[in-house]
Amino acid sequence: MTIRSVADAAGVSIATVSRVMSGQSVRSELADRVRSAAEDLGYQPNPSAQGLVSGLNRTVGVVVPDLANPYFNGVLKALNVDAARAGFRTLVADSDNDENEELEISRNLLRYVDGLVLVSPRMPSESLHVLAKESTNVVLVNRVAVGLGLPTVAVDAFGAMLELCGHLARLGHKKLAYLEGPAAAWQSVERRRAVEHAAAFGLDVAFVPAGPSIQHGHDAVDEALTHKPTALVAFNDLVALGALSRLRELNLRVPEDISLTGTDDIAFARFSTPSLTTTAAPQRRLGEGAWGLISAVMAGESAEESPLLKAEMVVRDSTGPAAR
Amino acid sequence: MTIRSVADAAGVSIATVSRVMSGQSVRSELADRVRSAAEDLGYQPNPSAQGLVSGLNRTVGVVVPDLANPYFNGVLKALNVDAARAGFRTLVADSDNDENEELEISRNLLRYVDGLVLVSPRMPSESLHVLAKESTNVVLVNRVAVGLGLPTVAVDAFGAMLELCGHLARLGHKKLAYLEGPAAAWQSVERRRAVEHAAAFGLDVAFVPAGPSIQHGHDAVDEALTHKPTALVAFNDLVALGALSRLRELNLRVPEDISLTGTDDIAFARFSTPSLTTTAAPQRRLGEGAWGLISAVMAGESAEESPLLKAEMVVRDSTGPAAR
DNA sequence: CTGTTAGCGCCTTCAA
DNA sequence: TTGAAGGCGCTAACAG
Repeated sequence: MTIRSVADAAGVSIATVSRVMSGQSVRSELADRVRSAAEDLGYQPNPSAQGLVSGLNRTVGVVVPDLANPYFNGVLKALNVDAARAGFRTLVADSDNDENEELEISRNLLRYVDGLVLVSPRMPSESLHVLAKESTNVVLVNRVAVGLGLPTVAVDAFGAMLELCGHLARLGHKKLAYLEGPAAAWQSVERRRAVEHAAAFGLDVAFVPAGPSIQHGHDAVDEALTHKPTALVAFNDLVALGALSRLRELNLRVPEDISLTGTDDIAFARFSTPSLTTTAAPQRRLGEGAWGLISAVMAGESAEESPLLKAEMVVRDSTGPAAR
Repeated sequence: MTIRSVADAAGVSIATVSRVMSGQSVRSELADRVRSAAEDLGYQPNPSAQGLVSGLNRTVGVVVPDLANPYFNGVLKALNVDAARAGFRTLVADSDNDENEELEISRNLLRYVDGLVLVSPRMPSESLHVLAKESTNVVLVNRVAVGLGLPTVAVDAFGAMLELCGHLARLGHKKLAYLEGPAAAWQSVERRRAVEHAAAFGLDVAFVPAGPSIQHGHDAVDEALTHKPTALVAFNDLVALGALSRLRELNLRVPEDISLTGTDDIAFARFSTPSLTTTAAPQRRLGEGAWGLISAVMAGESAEESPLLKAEMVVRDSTGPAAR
């Protein structure tokens, strides 16, 4: 089913078929003949051929640390919608939280796509620099990297975490334990920084290494409790949910015995028991913003650095007055 | 960075470069020259050109109803691993639980890929038939469609649900409410059938329409409770988790006041409060099985229909003796 | 407005 | 074992 067969069936040249398919002006009578021939034969242009001659694949690559994290999923879905509207597909790669694989994955992806969106990349700046040199069509989501000139859309992770700490402070909490995320994640750094700043408001914080997943949250609780906190602040909702299950195993009531916060506001956060106090990162706007940036740079326009998106705090049932 | 530049740099013909890249026999001295030239220039073959000439893209398409469902994610990850090992990429499309979009999405995907894996497709059999005619390289996961000859790997949804019902019966439950999934899903049909069969063992079952997601589970509880069940049987873990949150809102204790089951054993099931009694669908084996089938048909071999995979029941804390 | 033609980068006969 | 040459399907000049 090639352009040749359609051309023959319609009695025109292949150039005319090509024009019809790409919506260029063709005498309507011919155009109709071509369209019906294409319809009959079920013709669809070969993307490889189109890609070869045009140098474009109408595809953007997306790298995420973990597809199973509903948060990344939300960003991805929003990005997908906008990309599809513009006739672009997305090729998604999951780095499995492996910061050492990210560069390799990204470079490989770059062979097949016209642009690359890195969501919460953990790779070192030097790696980002390598990518930036290999292609100008690279944008960042939730990673602010200075000096590389990469267009970026990100949420104000620092501000969100600070707000959460303020909320806890107002509830009378004085001693927190922070369940830290992966050290290589920008959001992790920002959130940690915010928690450190909270000390200025009289909060005493213990830092406990955890990680990005449910299991990590679950496993970090015991160490966190050795610091006798009245509230647990988790790197994200997944970690918080894992912590919640461990607290339950220990017969600790949330929030009566101990308060708990997450961040991201994934769907599960609203449905856990108790429901989770968290901050609602605007997944949709991140996804839309990412598409806006990548489509701009692919079009050769200069994408502006957008300001940080604000994450609204959502107070639910997992936080309460400090136990004494 | 074309094959031409490498050939010139190495002082050989492009045919030789091509042979080296594809591992054909070339005098080792030349091969070394080519490899180092390719290395220096950072040459990577253009996939569009390769695809055009070979007719293959080394890519398989995967259609899932909802990428945010951790269950599909698990299947996908396993499939990805095996595909990557064989040098294939996956192009994933999310049908957003829209059974009417699935055919269109699949046909479109088929343009770009060498094979198509449909995970839990909801589209009608006629649509599957259309796809089967357009390409022989289509396989099914968790959808048994008779008479189409499509290679299939699926979990024994019927048996798993029956086992769950037996578990509840042994706990003394007599009156269940089943929170149904999407009518178009094969697993939904199978599970419903199992629940109906459970009636033969003295279980009285009320069928309540729900859907596939957390929100659906949450919203279906009130109607389910009008039937005064002692146990809620959910279409899947997501629905069960949603139901759990609603039960909590109603101050009903699980399992003291009412028991609850899911299916799939997604990660959250272990970490909910209470942890969820469910059946562990072998995501990894489904994914690996799907790759086995699709790689076989792509190679022109005839893929055998594999027998149904068994899902092990996992009894946790959400089920207990029937309240009276 | 339409057809002819020259490649896009690569693989693969076919000769040497 | 190697090189020359044709062609995969399509788009984009360039003529007409």
